[in-house]
Amino acid sequence: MQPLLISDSLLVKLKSIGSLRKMPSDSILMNEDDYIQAIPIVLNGSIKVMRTDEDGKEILLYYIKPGESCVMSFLGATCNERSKIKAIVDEPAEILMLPISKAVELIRTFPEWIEFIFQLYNRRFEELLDVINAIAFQKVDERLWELLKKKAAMNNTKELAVTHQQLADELGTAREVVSRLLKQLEKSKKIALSRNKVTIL
Amino acid sequence: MQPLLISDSLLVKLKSIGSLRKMPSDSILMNEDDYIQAIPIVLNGSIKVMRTDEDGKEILLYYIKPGESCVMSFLGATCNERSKIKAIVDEPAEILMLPISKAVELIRTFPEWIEFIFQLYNRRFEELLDVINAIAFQKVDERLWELLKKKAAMNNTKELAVTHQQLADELGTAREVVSRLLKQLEKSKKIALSRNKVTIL
DNA sequence: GTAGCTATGTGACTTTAGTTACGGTATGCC
DNA sequence: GGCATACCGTAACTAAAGTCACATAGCTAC
Repeated sequence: MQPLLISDSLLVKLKSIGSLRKMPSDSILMNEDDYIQAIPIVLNGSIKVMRTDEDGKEILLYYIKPGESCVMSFLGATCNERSKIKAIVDEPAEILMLPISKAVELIRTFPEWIEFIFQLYNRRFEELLDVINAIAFQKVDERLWELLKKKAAMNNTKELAVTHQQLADELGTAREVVSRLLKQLEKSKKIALSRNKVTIL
Repeated sequence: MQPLLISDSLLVKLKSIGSLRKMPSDSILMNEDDYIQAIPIVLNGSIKVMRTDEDGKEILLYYIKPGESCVMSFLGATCNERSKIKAIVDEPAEILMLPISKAVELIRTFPEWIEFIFQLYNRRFEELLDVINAIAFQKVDERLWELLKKKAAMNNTKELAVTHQQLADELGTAREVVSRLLKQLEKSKKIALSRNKVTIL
């Protein structure tokens, strides 16, 4: 996966028309059924995108990393619809908020912009397909293990600061299930457990 | 859901540059890992888009209906990637095959084209999210019932010509499970069963 | 008709996951 | 220290889904 999809000249252009916003962890960038006001472009930090159920259950869809944007917001914006997802800040993030009107204008004036959007769509589409594969065909223990590895790769550390509950939420299952499976992984020497921490061995 | 997303003028333009192909039921329009040669636009009939697992299991993602296109192919084409999905003809279809080069050109020359693509993305994205919701949060019996209703609505008939095995494949589960659940639906007078046929009451 | 195929029905069992319930433990705060 | 709070461990149970085995039923071709 490439680190940055966005070119320098496009980035400069975007910075000139958008407004910068710093957001701490766990702040909510967007909620399900929100109307979309602006298109967020993540400059650094990361955003966690979740799908939620009526009765509060949720599941992790993907992360938005630096240089990426939330395509859902672009879709929603151009089609004037409500958000179907919830986006919360994972690592504290600097986000460039782009007014919709400007974003639409850019399609005409900056051909690279559309290229950027398409690439993002592609990535997100694939990630959604991966999620579907995972929940349709994989067992929870595999999914948990892969989630741990993904988190380790993303944060570039083997020490993950997470609770069992958080992992359970991201997988869309119960805390007890995660605790059980983590214990198994510990027994098979793949991880070590301590409070608020999972260490990959 | 609107019947047609595509405007007449755009359709005329597309017809002038694409080649028409008639395909019978069950012919394979695209397979996982195929390279994408052309962008298909469905004029009539319908296409079933599935995601498959390494070991043969599969799950229905969505249907492509008249006036729509397979956005995956557009994504794959613009980013020069392989298909991540399998597309097979459901109802016998007439399909307009659009060479990729022309499709890319259209972005510049026909602004409406890009609008069309974006609308499709939006629809497909939502459908994928619906699939995720379904497999993550719903039980198989609910999903089966909704699948039956969807099929009835789509084909505009209450008599569905399907086998239990086909339904099982679309749900990504086993035939026995579907048989059992269909029996339950029959007992609760929601459907009637006979060979190769499910009738919604 | 009947052989052979495909489709369906169903019981029994296993595996996986979700639920309930509660005890124990680390941590921070007063 | 002592208490409150969040976090973790685990047993016991239930529910859902997947698997296995096999019986039966309907259709087609000869």
